[in-house]
Amino acid sequence: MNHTMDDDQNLAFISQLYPDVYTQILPQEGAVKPPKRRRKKIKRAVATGDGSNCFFRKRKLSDEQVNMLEMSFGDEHKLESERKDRLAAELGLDPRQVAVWFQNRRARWKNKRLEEEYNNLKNSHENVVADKCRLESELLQLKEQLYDAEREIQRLAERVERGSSNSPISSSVSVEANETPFFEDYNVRDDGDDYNLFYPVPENTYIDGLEWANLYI
DNA sequence: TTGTGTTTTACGACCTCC
DNA sequence: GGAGGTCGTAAAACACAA
Repeated sequence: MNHTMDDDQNLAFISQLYPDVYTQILPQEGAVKPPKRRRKKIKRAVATGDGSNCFFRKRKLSDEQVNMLEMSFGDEHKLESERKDRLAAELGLDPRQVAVWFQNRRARWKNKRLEEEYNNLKNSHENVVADKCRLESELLQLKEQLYDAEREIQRLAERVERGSSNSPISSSVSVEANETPFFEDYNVRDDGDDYNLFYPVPENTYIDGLEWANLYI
């Protein structure tokens, strides 16, 4: 009844996920089906529940009748003719009314199930989209870190090259920390016989799961 | 009270199965 | 071919805001 644009979009979305189920909802291109002819409705006698009949007066079933039908539907969604007759006799209804009630109940049940399936799919789709966004931003961050690291490597390489061309360093050369421009940005510590360099690596800097500093080990 | 949207009951058309 | 299913829809019954 309340058919909106959202409904159309939802149906389009579901139809993509369940093409075989929803072929009848979205018109297939080129497949023009002639409209169904509708016959004029026939006014029938309807059992009223108190044993009498009335004509063309649609009556709601009583709560008790509905409860019994619901219980029966809970047991089994299909209605064999024996069960239909028995239920009709128990509830004082026309067997046809029982059959119609089951048809409508099955339709409601199906709609509800489809609605639940749709909501589940919608939720998982939203989760996947959120994951995708998170991973994309993580990738961007990692690319930035990689770019920075490459620039740093390049800077270091240039310094090494500059240092070696200006004053060739041999293993026997003794270096004074405050005098050599090459090491000016680094902490130089006399650790016995060797000099160790400790580059100031930014905190939480990781490349492919390795600490940035590990690249220099 | 009335207009309007939703739910329920009922039916026609069509399909499948035995 | 008949019984019983789905699907789409008409129309009564109902709920509820204005």
